[in-house]
Amino acid sequence: MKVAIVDDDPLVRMGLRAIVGSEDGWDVVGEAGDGVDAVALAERERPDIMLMDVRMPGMDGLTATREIIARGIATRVLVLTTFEVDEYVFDAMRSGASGFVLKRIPPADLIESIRVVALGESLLFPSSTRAVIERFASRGLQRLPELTEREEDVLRALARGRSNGEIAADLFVSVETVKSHVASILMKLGVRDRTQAVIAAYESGFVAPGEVSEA
Amino acid sequence: MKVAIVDDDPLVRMGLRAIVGSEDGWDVVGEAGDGVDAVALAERERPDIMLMDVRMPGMDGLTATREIIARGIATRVLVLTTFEVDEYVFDAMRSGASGFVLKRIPPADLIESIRVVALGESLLFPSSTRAVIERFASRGLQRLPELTEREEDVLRALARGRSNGEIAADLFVSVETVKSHVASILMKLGVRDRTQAVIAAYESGFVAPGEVSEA
DNA sequence: CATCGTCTCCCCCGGGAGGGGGAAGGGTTC
DNA sequence: GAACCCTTCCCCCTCCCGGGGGAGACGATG
Repeated sequence: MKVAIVDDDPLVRMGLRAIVGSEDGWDVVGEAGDGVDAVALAERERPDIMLMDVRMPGMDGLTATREIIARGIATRVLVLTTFEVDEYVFDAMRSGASGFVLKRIPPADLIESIRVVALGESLLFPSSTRAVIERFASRGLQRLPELTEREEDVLRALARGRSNGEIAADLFVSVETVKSHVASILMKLGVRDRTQAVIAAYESGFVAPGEVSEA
Repeated sequence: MKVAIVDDDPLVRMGLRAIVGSEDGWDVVGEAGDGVDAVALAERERPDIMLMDVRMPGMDGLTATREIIARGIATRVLVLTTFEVDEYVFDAMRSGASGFVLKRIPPADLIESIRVVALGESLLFPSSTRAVIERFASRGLQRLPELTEREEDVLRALARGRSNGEIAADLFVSVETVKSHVASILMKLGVRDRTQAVIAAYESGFVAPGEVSEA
């Protein structure tokens, strides 16, 4: 298995090389000290996995990850950072990384993490997982007021960008009915217009990105 | 440490009890076979951690988890299921569970998972982590068209539910300017109205739930 | 049986939103 | 300097949206 190491600190690179090199069948195919070099390295060597630092001079690791993914390179990226900044985690996930661990991870666990990621699975450091779950769960905290069944139907339709007329057609009722439902939704949610209602729907977790049914 | 076991299958409960009981200082304080009993058990015994099955007769495990969290019980819930259904994972995260693992996890890893969750951290099964990351990353895939800096400002304002007039005041420009920006945003995104633009902003990851600045 | 809430439908009305067009100044690029 | 884009502003117009009011039918709840 071909492993690439990206970190601006030569000492860290040496340490990682020592850990990775100790495994049978694992081969460090290159090192890079910044994002630009990392992309070039991935392009040239096509490693199976790349250990990627976040904070680096010039192009950072997350931008480099995005670039590698965008170029269609099959290298899987395991982000390895010193700092436990939640935003790093979310950005890393969005950038297409397959894992996120802190450098203070024990070497044995790092080996295991690399193995998991190389198998096509993904993995997050436990405290990062907590942050991710909390972001998911936090939406439930600012709960929506109690809506009737019909109102929920209408709100779901609103969250799909439907107009009153379209919702009426969808639900086989008149536009006036839809308007009255919308009015009570706006009142219950304490918002001004349908746009704010949709925002409330997203923020409360009533609808979540990615679960929109295009139908 | 007090551990509670919830599963509708007595055999599974016995197996879990055997695994948990083998650890020094861990004590199984109760078992439940459905969600209602699980909530009562949590209320009564206040265990440190509860191993929770999803599919059970009557109240399911995720509903029970939501109920336990809603009652302010400090028990941390580790969801344990046979089926790798992605929706289970997202629902579990939303319900407030601290972890999600499959029953086919090796006993040693389960012990370790319980330990991690008991420490206040969280944890997901590797393939579930992949599903979560993919949902995060998928937003980046359906990227928004290139917007100008000003248009991004306006779209952010739209995603906060601001009207044209409010946006004009925010950005110190006239309403007409805002309208022309909104018009070009709608055209670029290929949507009909501001509501659909906000939906596109959420679905593309341009804005994410929880990062709304109320300012 | 009376009451309440939900769902359905209707009227009028004002204002914001969106579509169409145009135009000026400033910046970059060639 | 010409072409182009971005940003800013203006006009006209249409129409959907949202606010106000009201009302009948149905089921549940008391």
